Amino acid sequence: MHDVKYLLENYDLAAARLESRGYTDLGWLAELAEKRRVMVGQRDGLRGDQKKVSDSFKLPGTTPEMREELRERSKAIGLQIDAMTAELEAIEADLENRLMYVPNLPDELTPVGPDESGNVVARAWGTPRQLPFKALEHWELGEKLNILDFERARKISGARYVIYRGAGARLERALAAFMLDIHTTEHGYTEILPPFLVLEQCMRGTGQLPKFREEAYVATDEMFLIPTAEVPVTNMHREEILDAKDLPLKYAAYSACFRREAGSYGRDVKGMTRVHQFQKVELVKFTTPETSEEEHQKLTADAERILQRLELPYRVMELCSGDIGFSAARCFDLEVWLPGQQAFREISSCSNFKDFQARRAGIRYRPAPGEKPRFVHTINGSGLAVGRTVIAILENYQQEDGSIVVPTALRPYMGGLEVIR
RNA sequence: GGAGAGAUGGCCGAGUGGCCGAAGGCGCUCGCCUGCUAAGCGAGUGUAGGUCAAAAGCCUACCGUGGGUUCAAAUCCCACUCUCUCCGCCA
Repeated sequence: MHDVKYLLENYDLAAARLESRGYTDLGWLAELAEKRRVMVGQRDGLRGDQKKVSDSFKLPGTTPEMREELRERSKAIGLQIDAMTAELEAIEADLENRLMYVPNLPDELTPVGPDESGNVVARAWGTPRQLPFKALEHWELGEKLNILDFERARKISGARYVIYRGAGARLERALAAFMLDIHTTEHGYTEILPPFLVLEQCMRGTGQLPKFREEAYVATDEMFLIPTAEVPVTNMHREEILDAKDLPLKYAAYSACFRREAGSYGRDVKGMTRVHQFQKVELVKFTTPETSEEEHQKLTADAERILQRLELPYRVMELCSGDIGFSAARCFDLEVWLPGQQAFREISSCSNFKDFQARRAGIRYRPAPGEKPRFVHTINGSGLAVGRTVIAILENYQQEDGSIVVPTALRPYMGGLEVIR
């Protein structure tokens, strides 16, 4: 959510930034905000009047007749206040509602571009493997080895699910443990295992709602299945005032993620590139505004380290204004090389939300004792999406006979297994 | 699921209709004192909105949430949520 004052005081700049990401309609803001401002003043004035009348009851020498008159006057004022409050509440609800649909301002560092085509390669690591035989795609490998079962997953849950079996399940578990171990012991993150069902206000806090309701699974009791651990972990500190000396807070959370993938019919239908449930290790940081840029870079590097340890070639894409997510101000995608698909595919998305989520979720910090609280900056990124890492390993480490060499770094987590066959 | 107790500021805790944005304590900040440390003394210390060029000041709201009663609600009434204790059930 935005600071209305900031938007109004920097209107031209803000409108231009929003336009660079496709949001062109901000005309309603000034009028609504002004209407609200005037009405708040009037309402508060009336309340003040009513308080003065009430105070008169206590004055010595107030006769019963005078009391009766005071009562009448106070009631009359009360009626005016009620009418005004109803109108004001409608205006505030309207303002709030519209504001919730305004995406974040792209950062000044974010390249301007219309869509995906405007993204720029920030850097690359490793050499995309070209195998000396016909490389298979992950679903072919998975089914051949009987470690991924799409057929039975369809039977029990429908399209876009997967069952991991045997060494496949072990590989997924090993990767999650491997990632968490590196982030907690080498990168200084605190491990979190959050609830996978959250209240609606959490989804609003991180920006999934109200705009992207059709993307979310809703359980009974108005609970939402989390689309990413970003939601519960960011909201852990909702409505809190953090201590400056505790910042940056760094969390690494493993969770299942649930996505309806509405509107992606026909895309990535084969295999498990795009499924309704996948597992992910998510990195989340709470920082001061001064350090968020640096912490964002570091978080991205922390995610990259996993790919490097697994010796998986990748490139880092800096997303342009037309392609960054609703809540993000700046975003780097990590794209891993897949020899089977002969393409780079997203395996992590690392975003700096600045104070956009913090404002929605009420997450602040006190810079120093006695000073006013300020909104923190939130940053998060996948470190990494586990399922897609399985895909990358299958495709990159496949051998001509269809077996899979286990990356060296992962072998301790696989009970010493060197080859999946 | 049943019975009972509770929810007040960064924390603890008082407050049963107006004198309460809220006693007292802790913590924190500044100052004094003390040749170190500790103790002691004094002052200050919630959030948001509005007003103002800005600050000071002033106004308004906020005592779990939402309604209600009343001229007036932290305080009375109703509903809900959450927490704690005991019982039941359960991984």
